[in-house]
Amino acid sequence: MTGKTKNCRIMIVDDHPIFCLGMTELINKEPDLLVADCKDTADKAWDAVKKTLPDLMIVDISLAESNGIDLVEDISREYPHLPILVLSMYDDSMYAERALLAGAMGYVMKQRAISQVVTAIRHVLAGNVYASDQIKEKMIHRMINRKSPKTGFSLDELTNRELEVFRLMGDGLDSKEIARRLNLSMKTIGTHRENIKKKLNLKHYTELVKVAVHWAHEMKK
Amino acid sequence: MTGKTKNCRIMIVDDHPIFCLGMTELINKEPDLLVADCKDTADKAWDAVKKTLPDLMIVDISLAESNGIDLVEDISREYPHLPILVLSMYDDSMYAERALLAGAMGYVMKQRAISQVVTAIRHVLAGNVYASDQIKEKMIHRMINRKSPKTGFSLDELTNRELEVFRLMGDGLDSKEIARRLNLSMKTIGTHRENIKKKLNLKHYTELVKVAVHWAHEMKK
DNA sequence: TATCCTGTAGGTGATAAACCTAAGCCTTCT
DNA sequence: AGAAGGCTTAGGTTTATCACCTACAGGATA
Repeated sequence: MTGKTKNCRIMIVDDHPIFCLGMTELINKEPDLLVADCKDTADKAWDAVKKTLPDLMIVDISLAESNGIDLVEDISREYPHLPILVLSMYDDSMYAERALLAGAMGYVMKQRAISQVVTAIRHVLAGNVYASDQIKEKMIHRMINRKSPKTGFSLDELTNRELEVFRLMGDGLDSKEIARRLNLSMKTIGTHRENIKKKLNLKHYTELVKVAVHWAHEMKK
Repeated sequence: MTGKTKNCRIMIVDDHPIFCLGMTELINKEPDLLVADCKDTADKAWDAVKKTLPDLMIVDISLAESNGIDLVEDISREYPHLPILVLSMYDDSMYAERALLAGAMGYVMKQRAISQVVTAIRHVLAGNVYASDQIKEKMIHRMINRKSPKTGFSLDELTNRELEVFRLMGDGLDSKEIARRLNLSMKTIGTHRENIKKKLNLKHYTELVKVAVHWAHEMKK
């Protein structure tokens, strides 16, 4: 209709076409927002950003063929003033943290109501961070426990020995087996495990195994 | 062909509001199709179906608080002539097989192009089954040799409930949390866990978590 | 009817996780 | 040199849960 009111151009990066359609519909209903482009891979998005710098990017964290976090990292390094809102279907504060540490200005789960997504967009456009209270609290906890707000993920906080134990856990070994392999007492493994959990801010053993497996898998690629 | 009177009423069951919006947009653009209702839980969908019998249901397989397969099973038992198209973000033929065996008439991944989703809808409405060639072939294989010798571990052996528990474990949830989410006793989760371990030939809990995480990571997209 | 499969859950003993404490080594800083 | 702090190791205690066994109801099946 009017070309004048639309003044914020948004790029969507998501490999679910129908979701993009919904997102576009949602955004274009707002008088001052406009979807300028939709891309389904990180590479295409990167090209498009270089060509037409949008005012906001909305990125799905789990893209096929690559992950959204890396894209966020790259873009926010190159274009520090381009705000990025990360969308995800994962109800997982770990992903949120990674996204925010990578340079995203907001994190919303796809399950959330439409109104909340719009709110998130507005927040991020206004230069504010948008994330759930739970996530913010977790990040603050991390900040307090650590004195320095390290960039990147906090695996580098682990000592060599801890990393070794962590890696073996990622291979699916239980504490007894790890103790046997490293010629250590199970007690020692337990101590390492607790320290790792604390450093990574994980709640229980299962979550620790999950992260270890994820990480181990990632390292092998 | 389809009648020119716009009267095929479709119900969408999906807990991603923006996806529903996109789906609605997509469907309502077709002259003879109409989205009659969107629900975000199996219970609400069930109620709505009883009230206003739609001509087609589109169901997301992974609903929060319950699983879509059970919904498909229930509905197709009660209303055998109501065609159901299952949508999923999982790129996994096992889910497809389960969906079809539960009574769905079609299975499409959410990553697929919009045109393919429309094609799937048309197929299912015409009374035909819609699924990828890969899935169809796998199902035929299964039919031919009913007792496959199962190399390594095959998740096909798991029951629906076991698979659900397995998936939640893959998300890093511990038994207590899984029990809470599914409204079950921890004892029941323990039983499921043991059965899964036996079926997948795994030694201990840690290994089970590893396999679950691996699988969840691979299938989630 | 008998039988198997699925989902549910209780009971028990063994085991491991969670938390606390601490000692022996290393560095590093003052 | 001495103090401080981090790394690796491990013991002790309490609590949680794992592993294994049994069981029962409902549905499918033969």
